[in-house]
Amino acid sequence: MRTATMCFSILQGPRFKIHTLVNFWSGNFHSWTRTYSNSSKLHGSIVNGLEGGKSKKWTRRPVTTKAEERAKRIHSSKTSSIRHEVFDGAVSTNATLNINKTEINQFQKIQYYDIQKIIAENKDLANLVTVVAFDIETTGFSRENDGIIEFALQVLQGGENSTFQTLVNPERNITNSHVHGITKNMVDRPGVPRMRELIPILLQYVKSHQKPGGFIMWVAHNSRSFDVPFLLSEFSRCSIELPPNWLFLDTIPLARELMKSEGSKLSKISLQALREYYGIPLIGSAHRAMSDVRSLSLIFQRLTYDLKLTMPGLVERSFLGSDIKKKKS
DNA sequence: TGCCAGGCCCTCTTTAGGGCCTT
Repeated sequence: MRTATMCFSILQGPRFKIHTLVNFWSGNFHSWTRTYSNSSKLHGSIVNGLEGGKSKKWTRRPVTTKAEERAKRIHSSKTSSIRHEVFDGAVSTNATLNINKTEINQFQKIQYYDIQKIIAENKDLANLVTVVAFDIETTGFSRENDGIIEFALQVLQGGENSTFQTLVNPERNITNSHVHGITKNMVDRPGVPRMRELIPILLQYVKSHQKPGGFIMWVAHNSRSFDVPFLLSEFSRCSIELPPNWLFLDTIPLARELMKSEGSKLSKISLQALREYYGIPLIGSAHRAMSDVRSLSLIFQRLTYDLKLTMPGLVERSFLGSDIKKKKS
């Protein structure tokens, strides 16, 4: 049972703004216990060094923004075939996924516009924004000297293959295995992608969940200070630009809002503190990406409910990759 | 000798410093 099973497209019209978002999240409140009661996939076997669950082949969905249609007509299509399969989140090497490099490049070059302005001015936000909770595990805290070793996400609107997870070969030593339990032996093997191999897959995966002409809202805990700067550094090292239709949301400011709200007994704002505050049980190991993503997904839904947040409210609190300061050289 | 992660928030503050949060 997936956490998010309701379709976001039911959220229609500005006069339902508050209730629609609440209804969407609240629908998931009823499913979270069932989610945890059937979460054996988090304890699944290691497949090619990757934590995975039941096998489901990922099939691409057509995405038909006008810009991309134009891009498809323009490019000379040299298609590279990377053999990958998503085991409900774990990347393995058994099936074929066609990655068109030119298409990805064009995808990155879709008009540069004021994403937040466009979303804010659009009355039908539900049909524009895909909300994705994500988490990374890294070799340390330095975005310059450390690398990502695990990536996991969950598309909160649900649907087919709504979760994605993989270990990542950071191509460097791992000195903090005591934190997450991920060792060099686990990532230094053929089935585990490097970031430069994972990013094209990630772009395609996210694109397959993107609404036509829509946007992706990435949600993580402490994303402004940690996850997003790390992601930007990895994209930069791979000479790949962040898609212009991505925006980010940090749940820490939301937790602070809740902490200051009347009647709230929340005293700390760590992921663990929020999980305990909401009575969400830990499934799997803390500091493993997918486990933290599942916790975050439920915490985020509860936060938006408690703070009575609407989608415009979330967009207002979001930020862009360009808002992250680059380290002075 | 100096650096060692970086951003945000709070307060005994703003010409600053300490704590929290992420791995």
